[in-house]
Amino acid sequence: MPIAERLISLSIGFRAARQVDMLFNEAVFHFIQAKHPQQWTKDEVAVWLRWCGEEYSIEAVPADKFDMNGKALCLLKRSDFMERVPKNGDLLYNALNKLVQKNSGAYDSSTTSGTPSLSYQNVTPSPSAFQIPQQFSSPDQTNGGLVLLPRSNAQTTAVYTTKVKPYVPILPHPANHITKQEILPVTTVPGILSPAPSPSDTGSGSDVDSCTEYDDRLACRNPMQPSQLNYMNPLRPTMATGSELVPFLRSKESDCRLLWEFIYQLLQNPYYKEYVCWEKLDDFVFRINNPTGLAQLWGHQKNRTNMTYEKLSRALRYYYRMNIIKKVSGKRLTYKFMQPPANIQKGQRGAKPHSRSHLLTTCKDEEVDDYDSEMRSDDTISSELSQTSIEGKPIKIEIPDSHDLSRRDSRDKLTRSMSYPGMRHLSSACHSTDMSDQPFDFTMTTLKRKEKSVDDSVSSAITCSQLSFPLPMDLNSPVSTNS
DNA sequence: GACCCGGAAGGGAA
DNA sequence: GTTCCCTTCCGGGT
Repeated sequence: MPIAERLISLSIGFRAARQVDMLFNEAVFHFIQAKHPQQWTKDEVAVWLRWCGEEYSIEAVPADKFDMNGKALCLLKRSDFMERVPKNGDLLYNALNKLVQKNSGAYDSSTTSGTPSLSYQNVTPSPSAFQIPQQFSSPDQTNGGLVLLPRSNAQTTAVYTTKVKPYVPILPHPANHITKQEILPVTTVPGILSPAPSPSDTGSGSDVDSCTEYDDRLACRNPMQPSQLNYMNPLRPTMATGSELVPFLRSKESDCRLLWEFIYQLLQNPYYKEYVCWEKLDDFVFRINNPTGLAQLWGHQKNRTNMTYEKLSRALRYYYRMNIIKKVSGKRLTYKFMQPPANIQKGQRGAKPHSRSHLLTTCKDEEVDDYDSEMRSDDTISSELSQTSIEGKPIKIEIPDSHDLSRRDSRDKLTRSMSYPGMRHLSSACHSTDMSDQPFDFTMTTLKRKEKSVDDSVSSAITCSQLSFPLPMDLNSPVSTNS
């Protein structure tokens, strides 16, 4: 039995269970992407129609309306689709068009709104084509959906929004902070959802149109209610107020606490392509189109009204060392996820500026490399290293009067500023046995060093920005600082 | 001037 | 109390 028929019969049996139905859709989804539409058989056309029905939650399309193979299907014009399926012909046409463009390897965004030539080129589809990042997908999430964004020519473009944990940025009333120039310009058409922003309206003048992979990959899913769209798109105006913006709700789901996650969420929503868009989705390369606007979105998300691109980019730079995001050299405002965002582990965090920066001040290069390898091994010290522990051994250090250790900030500063070769975190490696008395007692609690550097380490100095004192050979001996 | 870089110090939340 | 993830500031570079 051909795979298409098998899938159809499977789907009939599966329909009882929504969960399984979703699996079916996924299976068909992958099946469809593997072939150019012009290569589809009649059955495969039927499968695609069925898939569209499921994915976009549209009325089932009678199979006899498209009783043809893929080649014939690709010859149909938009009007033909509209004639056959007045209600959803436009959507089907767009969906097919995108598949054709993707498989042809020559996507021209202008065809989205025009009459595309569904020409077939014999190219092998990219393996990652139509693979939607799955990081935030969950079977019970249903609040994504099809967003119909009227373009300037009043035609519609289907935009994928489901399977992605809905990003609900926290944005204040438009009167605050975001200037109109930086916000997506809007012209509201009663009864129609908010328009996609025109690239020409962007303050940066960036070529947003080139962000075509975005729409291309993020194909249509389930319809979404206007209220949901309002929820999803913080810059979407209300119907009645024209260019005014809706104040946005705080939501339990707006927990984009991490910058990379926030950016990734924006990338999932074509509504934000004025701000950030995929440059090359296959390689997770993205481009910031409106640095100021993006910074302000991020600022609103974090309740930091003074956020700037300068600061945001500093945060991005902390991702470099953790191999989460890197700059695409030579291309301004262009960065790259170094791995699929879905693969970024919880433990793989973006910034360890204190621990690392202080190691850099006192460690040799090789020790820094070791540090990196340790950090990459999920905060455990690599087992391949021969280690010596001086865990539990107290070090008495006399702290000068200038350091008021009864103050927490002073202790923090001291702890943070201290560094020791081969040690990952002094702040975690030491704790005070008594904060109030001097001399100040640090007890090494987790300090482990590599065997080969024991001697060096013992004779090394513990340093901090204000202090410099030798680590005693006898770890129990008090050490006076001379700063 | 805009963007980019990384050090340094500190804030805030979990 | 500790740790993480930035935020803020800075000097310098392209």
